[in-house]
Amino acid sequence: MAIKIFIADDHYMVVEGIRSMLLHEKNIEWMGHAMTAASCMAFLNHYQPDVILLDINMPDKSGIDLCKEIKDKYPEILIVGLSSFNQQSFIQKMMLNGASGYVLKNATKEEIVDAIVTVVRGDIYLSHEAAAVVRENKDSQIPVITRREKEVLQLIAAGLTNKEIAEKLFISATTVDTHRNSLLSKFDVKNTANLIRMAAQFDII
Amino acid sequence: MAIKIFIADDHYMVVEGIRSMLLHEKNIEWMGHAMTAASCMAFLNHYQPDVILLDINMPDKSGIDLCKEIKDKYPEILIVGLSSFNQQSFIQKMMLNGASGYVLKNATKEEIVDAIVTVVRGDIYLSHEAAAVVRENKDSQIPVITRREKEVLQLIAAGLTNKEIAEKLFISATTVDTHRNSLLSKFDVKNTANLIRMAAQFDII
DNA sequence: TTCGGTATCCTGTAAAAACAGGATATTTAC
DNA sequence: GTAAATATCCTGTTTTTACAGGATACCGAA
Repeated sequence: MAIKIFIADDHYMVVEGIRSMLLHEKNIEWMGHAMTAASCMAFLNHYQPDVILLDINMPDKSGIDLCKEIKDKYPEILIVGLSSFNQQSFIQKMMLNGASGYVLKNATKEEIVDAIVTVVRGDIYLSHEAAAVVRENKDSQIPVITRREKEVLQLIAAGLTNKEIAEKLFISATTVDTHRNSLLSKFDVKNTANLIRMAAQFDII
Repeated sequence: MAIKIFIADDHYMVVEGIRSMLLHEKNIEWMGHAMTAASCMAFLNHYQPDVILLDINMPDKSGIDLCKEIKDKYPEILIVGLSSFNQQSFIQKMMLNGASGYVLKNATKEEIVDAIVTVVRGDIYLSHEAAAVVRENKDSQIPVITRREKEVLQLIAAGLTNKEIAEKLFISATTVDTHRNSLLSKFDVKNTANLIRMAAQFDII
């Protein structure tokens, strides 16, 4: 019995690329594709694929959220995350939201097929690079920061000094300094440059 | 006479996607693909495509630089930039370095074919979205920074102080300061936080 | 109700960055 | 060949950040 595959990705090139790669795979059946989260959910109302290859950013919703939504409504559908090229830090979140596998978009045909077969078998599939990313990020996860800290972080990123931030938030400059220092400590970095780079990587700013 | 196409992109999915899209186009001949800048240049030593679809980031060299290199050596080859999903701000640089067209990677088959036909005709092709990006970014271009400045920028982003950078690059701390100040001035920002944010946005770090 | 987390504020010092205003040698492009 | 760009270095001053070592008040969960 062929494995029924559906793909949700707003990049036609990627859809076409994967379709072309899987075209001659005997035990894989191509069900189609969706280019928005909404049309993906609409499709699932009527048809039940075995595996969905899910991009992490659709125009109308993040793949992270869509993943959770799909798993909540259709827990039996297996999801393989498809990472856009630079946003590897989303892998863990995707896995936490119920994905069974993750491949980067520079994957070969073999990796894609391998991922599908692996998750259908009930196992977890992480592509070589994805696994490396997860390993790397194991001890450098996104720190938990408070709302106020995030606010301060964003103003720092915008180029304001402590004094300017203080004026903007109607607090004292020493308070801003305190927030700033706890940000440095939470992100485990030693200066602003480092902090902003991490924040940019985590898409906080 | 069929138009000979070559593609340089390190994402197999994109290569496969475009190949599949162009497969049944009568007047387009698929010459192959390269996944590194080096292998692209090696290919060009032996074969002469009419049009190269060129990704803006290869593992070993930026598409911007590769574009210039190709145009310097083979001015008659037409180049169509292929933008990765989030890095649209490179479009202008690519055009300045001799590209004749630019398409985003969420392009349809029609857009790709259109781009190829247009540049072969001697015209400039900008995909709908790319044109919009060029219009938008008119006054927020990537500043031209030197190799040394880029080096310093990356070390700043890594969290090193001027003194540490100086030691690493075997130059004086005041020189680092000079580079740092010209970075601030070129990016038109007033402090490090701002600088790193911009650099992250432009994918320089 | 008490405790952990959050947010606020303070004093003080040391280090780093920002900025002004230079100079000189080398490389690159026309 | 020469002019422009680049890379290097210097002396200063002022501003900002980093860090140490506090304190008080509020809130929500156990």
